[in-house]
Amino acid sequence: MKIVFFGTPSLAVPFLETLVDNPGIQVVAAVTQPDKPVGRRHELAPSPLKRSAQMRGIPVFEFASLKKDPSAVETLKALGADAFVVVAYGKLIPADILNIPRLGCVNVHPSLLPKYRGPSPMQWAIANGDPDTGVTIMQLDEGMDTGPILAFETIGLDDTETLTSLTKKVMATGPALLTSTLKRFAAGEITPIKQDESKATITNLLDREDGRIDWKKGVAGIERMVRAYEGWPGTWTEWNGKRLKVLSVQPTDLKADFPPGTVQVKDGRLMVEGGDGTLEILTIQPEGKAAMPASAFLAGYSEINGATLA
RNA sequence: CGCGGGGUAGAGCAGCCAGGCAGCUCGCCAGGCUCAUAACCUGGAGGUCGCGGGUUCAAAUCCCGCCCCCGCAA
Repeated sequence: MKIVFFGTPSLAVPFLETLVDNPGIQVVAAVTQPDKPVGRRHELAPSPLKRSAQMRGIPVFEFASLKKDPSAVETLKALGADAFVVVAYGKLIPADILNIPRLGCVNVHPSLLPKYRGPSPMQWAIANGDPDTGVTIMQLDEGMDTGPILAFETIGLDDTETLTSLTKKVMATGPALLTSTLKRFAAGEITPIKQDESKATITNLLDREDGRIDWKKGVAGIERMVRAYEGWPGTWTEWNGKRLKVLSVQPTDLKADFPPGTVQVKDGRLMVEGGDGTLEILTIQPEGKAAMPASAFLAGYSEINGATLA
């Protein structure tokens, strides 16, 4: 079976590599987002998927826009693939491309669809405190994650789950599920099942402001948010006009005695009122500084005691 | 040339603008006090002030170059 792989971030890489390593599958090309300016110097950097594909000698195509680039359809047709596989490509794929391969486009989505359609399903599952989520293999149609389902696998979430740990779980279970589903689907062994629209929920792309901590939100909700938004957009607050990244926290059994966001230093520990209780900050990163444990932070910034964070 | 903060004792910071004894909190070591402590008291060790050059009677501090860490942005 010949496939073309569409993907961009590091999440997509193990999926590509598993397909490449499968003797029954031939990855004839990879399609990814063009190099983007990145880092402090705004240097152009290739996507993680592009690096991986190039190392494995797979031809890489980068289209600025699948919709507006008229050569995209012809180029992709010429590859003669049986299916396109899409894992976090980053752009919607237009209908005239979806219809090119005989088996259509097979997509991997890290949630149990129709729950959490859109770009941030793992973050939402953690932030909402769901007991489990999963990986869904589906056919793409013109909507955003609305196509019929081919297969899914449930992934359990524990109460210390972070975006990193969940991503690892998805990368551990997803590629095998994709490969087996692809083969069974090609053999005609799977009947796609339409999604139940009444149960659909949509996640938005997170931006920096989503990471600002609302100290009225409640201790449990804030703690889950810290785990869910790890890396991007991160969780942060402001003190004296400076940004403080809050990297890890721990709920306490102390009641809320002061307004939300009020800092109290107790026994050398950094406590913040969280609306319905008190949260301890364990790891923190002041703007312009490296991450540090709260004890180290307090050694140099003791005047934060009694301040209000926003 | 995207914008900005930083590098000072093991950790976190102040000192720099306005040059003049190397400081603070914590940790560490020794001793003391206490029924007791993440408590208190006394003493102590620990420093190429990121690196190289320049100015000066004198540089952590001013000037030039370089290295490294980080926030924003993307």
